[in-house]
Amino acid sequence: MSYKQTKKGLKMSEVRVRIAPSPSGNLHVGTARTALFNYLFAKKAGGKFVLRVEDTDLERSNEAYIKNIFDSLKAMGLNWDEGPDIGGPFGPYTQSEKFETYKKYAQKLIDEGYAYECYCTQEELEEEKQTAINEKKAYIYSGKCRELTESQKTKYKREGRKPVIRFKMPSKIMKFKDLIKGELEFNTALMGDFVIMKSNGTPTYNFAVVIDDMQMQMSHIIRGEDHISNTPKQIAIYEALGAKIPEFAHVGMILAPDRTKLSKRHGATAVSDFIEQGYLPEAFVNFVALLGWTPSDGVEIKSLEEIIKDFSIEAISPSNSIFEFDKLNWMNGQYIRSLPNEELTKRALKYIEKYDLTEYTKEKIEEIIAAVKEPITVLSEITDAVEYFFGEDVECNVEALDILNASEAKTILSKALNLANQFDYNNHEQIIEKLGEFRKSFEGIKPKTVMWTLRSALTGRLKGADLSSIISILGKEKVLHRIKKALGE
RNA sequence: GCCCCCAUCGUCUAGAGGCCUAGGACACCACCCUUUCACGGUGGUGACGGGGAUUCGAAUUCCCCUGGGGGUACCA
Repeated sequence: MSYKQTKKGLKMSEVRVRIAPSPSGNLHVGTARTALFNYLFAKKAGGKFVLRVEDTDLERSNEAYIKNIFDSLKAMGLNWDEGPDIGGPFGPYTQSEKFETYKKYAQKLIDEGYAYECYCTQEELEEEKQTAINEKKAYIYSGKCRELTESQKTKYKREGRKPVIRFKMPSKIMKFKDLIKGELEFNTALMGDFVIMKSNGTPTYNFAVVIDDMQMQMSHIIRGEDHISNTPKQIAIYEALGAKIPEFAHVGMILAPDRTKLSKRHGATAVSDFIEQGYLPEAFVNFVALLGWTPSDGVEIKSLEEIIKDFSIEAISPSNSIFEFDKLNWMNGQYIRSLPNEELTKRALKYIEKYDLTEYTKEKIEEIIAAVKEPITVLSEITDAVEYFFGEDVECNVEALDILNASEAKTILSKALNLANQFDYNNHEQIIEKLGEFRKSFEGIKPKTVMWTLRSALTGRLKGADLSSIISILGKEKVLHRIKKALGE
C-alpha cells in the first residue's frame, strides 16, 4: 500500500456528506435546509461535512455569490470540515479547478466502451425531439452516434463540429433504497444516452457530481427531491466506473404558500435576505430544521447542538413543506426575547443607526432596547419601536392627537407637569409608584385616559413601551419639554 | 405527453392495524393578567382528499381516482 493510499484510506464506517451549491445565486432557503440536514447527519455520526462549489456553468457562476453562500452558511453555524477555502484531503473543492480530472474520467469511459463522442448538431437533436412530440412519444436520444466510424468522425471534425460525450445508458430496471423515500424504481430505457461532457470540454452536472462524490468518498448523498430523477443516471456512472455507490436520501421541496416553487416574487428566498430583515440566524436555523424534521421530545425550540443530539434521518418527512412566515416570526420573537440585552443591543445597532445615538449613554441605549423588545418579532421593527426616544419633540399620530385634543387633556397635562418635577428619574420603582398615584388622582377621569394622555404627550402614540420605563429613560428635561409642548406652551 | 415523488387541522407535524371520541406547535377566537400595545396563562374552533379491497378492527396495508410537486437540457 502506498503512502498516498494510507493517507486517503478511510474507515468503512466513516460518514462523509456534502453540500454542493452552485454559485448562480445567493444561498437559497432550500439549499440552506439541505445543508443543515447534511450537517446534522454528519455531526450526529461524528463524520465530516464538506463544502464543494459546483461552478461548471461558468456563465452563471460568480464570485459574489460564492461569498454570499459561504457567509450565510457560517452565519447559520454550519461550519464545514473540508472546503474550497480551508482545503482538505480530497481537493480541489471547486469544480472549475478540476476540468482536467473530468476529461480524464470521460476518456476512461470512452476507452472502456461506456461512453462515446456524439456529433449531432442542435438542429438534428431538435428535429428528433419534434418528431417525438408529434408522435406523442417521450423523447429519447436515438443513439445514432454510438457506432460512428473513425472516418465519419474525422469528416465531422473537418466540418468544424465539436463533439459532446454521451454516456451509454444501459437499459434495465434500476432500484435503489432511499433513506427517506424508501424503495425507488426506474426504467432506465426511458432515459437514453445523456451528455456527460459538453462540446466546450466542461462536464455536465450529472457527470461532475459523480466524479466528485466518488473522489471525495461521500458515504451519503442528502439532497432535494428534484434530484431523484438524476439518481439512476448517476448510479449508472458509478457502476461503469466500478465505484462504490453512496447511500441516497431525498428531502421534499420547500414551497411557497401558493404551493409553487419559492421564488423572488414570494419575497425573501436567500438566507441573507432573512438575516438582513432581522431574523436571527439561530432562529432561522431552528425554524428551517422544523420544516420536515420533528424533535423526538416535542420541544421545538432547540439550539443547533441540541438538534444534533436529537437528529435522525428517519425522522425526516418525505413530503414537501410550505414555507409560512407565522411560525418563523413567532420563533424569532422567542429568540429575540431570550437574548441578553447587551447582545440584543449589539445586533439591533444597525437598525437604529439613523438616530442620533449620542443623545444617550451606552447603558441607556440598552435600556431603550430592553424596553421595546417585547413585541418585536423581527429586528428591523426596532427602528420604529424606538423612534420616540430620540429628538426633542415627538410627532403625534392621529389617535394620539385625538387624545390630546380631548377636553380633559389640559387638566391632566398641567398636573403632569407638576408630577414630572417629582420623579426621581434614576429610580424606576419610585416612578411606578408616583405614576400609580397620579392616574387615580382625578375625579371623573378614568385612570386609563390619564395614562393615555400622558403617553400621547411623551411618545406621540398610544402603543409602546412601559410608560415608567419611558419616563425614566427620557429623563426630566425631555419629559418636561414634551408635556409643555403638548400643552401648547 | 412520458417518468417519478408526495397526500392528517390554514401551516409545520405526531401517528408505523386496536393506546385515536386523531396529539402538539404556529396562526385564529375567547377569557384572565394589565397604565397602552404586547408578553405570559387558561380554554376553544379546526384535519385523516374520494372510492374500493384486506381485516373481527385501518389515519395506519393494497389498488384506482383526484390533487399537489419534481424531472424530462451541451442548467445545476
